[in-house]
Amino acid sequence: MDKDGSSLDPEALQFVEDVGLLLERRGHPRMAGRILGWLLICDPPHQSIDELAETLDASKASISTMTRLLIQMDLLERIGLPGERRDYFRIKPGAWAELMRETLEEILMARRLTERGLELLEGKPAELKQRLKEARAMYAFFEEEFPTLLERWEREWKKIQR
Amino acid sequence: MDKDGSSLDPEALQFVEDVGLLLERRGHPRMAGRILGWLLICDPPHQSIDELAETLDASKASISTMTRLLIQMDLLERIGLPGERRDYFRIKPGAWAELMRETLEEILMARRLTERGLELLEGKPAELKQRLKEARAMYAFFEEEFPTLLERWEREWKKIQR
DNA sequence: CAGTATGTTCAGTTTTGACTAAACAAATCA
DNA sequence: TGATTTGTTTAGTCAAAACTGAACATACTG
Repeated sequence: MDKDGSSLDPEALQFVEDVGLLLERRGHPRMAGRILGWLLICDPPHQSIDELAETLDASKASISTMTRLLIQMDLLERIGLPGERRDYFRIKPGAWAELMRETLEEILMARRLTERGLELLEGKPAELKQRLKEARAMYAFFEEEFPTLLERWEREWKKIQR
Repeated sequence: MDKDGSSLDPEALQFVEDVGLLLERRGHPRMAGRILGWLLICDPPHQSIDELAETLDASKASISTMTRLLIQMDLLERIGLPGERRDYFRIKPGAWAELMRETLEEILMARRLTERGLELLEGKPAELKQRLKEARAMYAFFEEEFPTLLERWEREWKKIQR
């Protein structure tokens, strides 16, 4: 069934679409999310550009661009099969932690922004600074705690997997 | 200076713009972010629709729509001033934690998605399920830990503030 | 009550960027 | 070498949604 794009299980299609929406919400192209979604459930777990284009009903160009993006994001890896000429793609182990790291990036950005804001209010009464101080305190808190959490997860996962 | 939109400090303008970009990255309209940005640094900390429109060089319509959105997101509150006819807006205390809760929402969605994905692979060999199991494990982990972190922050903030 | 101030809604414009088709480049095969 | 397979790049199309101007609704003022 997986080999024939037209007979793709509607539940699977919905799943793919929803992963697309999730990635879109995070500011990435929906097609990137669709690729990720399909690579989560396809059999075999690696797919070529042409297979992806067929299954997802998208242009080769789009797939080529988006796989490159996903690889740069460390969510996918490109693999070669012996005897095969074309490239295959599959989900990279640890892709999920990578996606979480994006959130950490965001936190970092936000904290830096609050610093800049406070600089703008230099010399002003404490009352005016209150808003930004709360923001800065929170982002600083998460900037501190989030990496710890990520590390705990890494360790946890290694434990589970064994 | 704050009263005159045309003489807005370029550093402030840049700050406002960057908060706009941050919110946009999170899937919200940029103008919503600009409003938030300006309300972080303006003096006084509350501003009317017309003031916002002037300062941010935007239409009243846009400001009206976006403030409503921000209020619904629990980032802003609408306040009335005695004797004044028009509405004012200011940042709501705790707005930041609210923004973090969005991240939690995302984690929840993602975890549910992984469940759906695994249902699609029911009966398939464990090898194929591996990808999704990792994803599910991670999101479940964060779904568990994130609220704890948020609570710790709330408590921390109350302590600091005192 | 008429008139004014304020906020919202709606229809239309504009912009952004995702996506496509087609040309191109590179590598492999005969 | 020329032909074919595969992947990338580019120029252009298209669609979604942010944003605007103007009409509308509502509430206050005198």
